[in-house]
Amino acid sequence: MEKAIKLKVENTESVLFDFISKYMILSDEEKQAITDLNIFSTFKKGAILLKEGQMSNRSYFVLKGCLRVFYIIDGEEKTTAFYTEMESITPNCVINNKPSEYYISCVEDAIIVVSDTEMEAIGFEKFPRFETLCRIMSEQVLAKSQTQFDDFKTSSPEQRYQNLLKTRPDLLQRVPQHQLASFLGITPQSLSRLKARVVHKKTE
Amino acid sequence: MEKAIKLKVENTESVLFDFISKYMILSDEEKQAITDLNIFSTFKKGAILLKEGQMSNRSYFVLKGCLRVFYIIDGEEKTTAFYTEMESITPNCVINNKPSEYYISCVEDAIIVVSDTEMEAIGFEKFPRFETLCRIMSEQVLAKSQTQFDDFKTSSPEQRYQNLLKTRPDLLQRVPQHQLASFLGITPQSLSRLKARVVHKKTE
DNA sequence: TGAATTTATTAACTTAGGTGAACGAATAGC
DNA sequence: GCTATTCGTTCACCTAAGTTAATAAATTCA
Repeated sequence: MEKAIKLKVENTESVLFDFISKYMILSDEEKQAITDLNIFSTFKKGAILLKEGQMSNRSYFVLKGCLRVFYIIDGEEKTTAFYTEMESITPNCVINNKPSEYYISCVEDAIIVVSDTEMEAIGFEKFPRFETLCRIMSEQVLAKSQTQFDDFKTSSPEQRYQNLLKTRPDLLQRVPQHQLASFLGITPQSLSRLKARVVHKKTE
Repeated sequence: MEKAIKLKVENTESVLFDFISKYMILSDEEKQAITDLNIFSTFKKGAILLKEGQMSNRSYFVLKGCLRVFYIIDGEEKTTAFYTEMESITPNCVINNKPSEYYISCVEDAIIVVSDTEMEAIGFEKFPRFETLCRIMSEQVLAKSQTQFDDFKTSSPEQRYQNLLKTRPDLLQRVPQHQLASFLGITPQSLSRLKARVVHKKTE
């Protein structure tokens, strides 16, 4: 039993190190330093990682599962982002040092790397290359985020849906329709109608 | 005459250093290193800083003026972003090392800090604190960009317009309506109509 | 298992954005 | 200064998204 769990943790870590290796090769000492931080957490489906109004200095990196960012506006949930395997979130409240404006919850059972700003500061001091890694990753996430924003602005709801079919088909399976709808910037009813329209077009 | 120009450059630099001082206090040596790079450029209204298809490793920081990002889709300009005083852009093509998907042009005569990745790399080596500065600035820009994306997703064109009136009223004066329209995700005709509707509501 | 809740779809109606065209006003270039 | 182009607005018409409501299906959980 214990062996099984240990094996699982080792695999989990290797997923993280494989990801990092796309940016730089870590020394064994550096890997050990990360392992020693004990930063792997599991969350159950539906778990809330961050609440509106909450202060936090935690960042998340998804190894397995799916996280969702949503606001509650006029009593309605408005989903604005999903994060799946190999994606990271540093919530705005961490950067701004203000109470969070949104919630983060687990769409599925998840394995997440949880870090905080203090851990990062210590890591940066001990291993300056970690700061380079974080700068590069932040720049990459920014570039991706801006491309997605541009795509969103320049397309209609139907084009966004078609684009989602191509680029993230897994989301359509993993995520409830009404959450996808607000992610696409429309109501659940419009998404139902839009899907019917698209299917009808295909079969014509 | 020469004195006047020199004065102007000194003022321009102090604007940059004032901005950086929000993040960290630079030593005189560090300031000198930046000054020595000769990174201040001026551009005329209408100048194109980056073209679709072009490779580039240049980043921009706006000291004065206004830059515009736009795509050409089906022969139509689609404006997705404006950058004004104290805002910075690292185009996606620089991060991805691929040809640019969009154009950057000057909406007004502008004074811009132009840097490139090689200069940055040299700076990071000589002054590791520059990397910390860049990491923090990148994180801040990312946080801001995501908040704007969330606002965009969760509001209607009219709400976006009202929000723009509150948060960036200067843009409505500085920028042609048809560019603002696609920035708001609608056609110029819809923006005209929307404005008429909003004025009508006020006077009721 | 059964009841309660959540989720997805459909329909009828309203509202607002897209499209194509026309017009005068502003602007740029010669 | 005159011309050509661009810009902003308005109109009529079309399409699609929002709204409200009803219903069926799926899921939760007691």
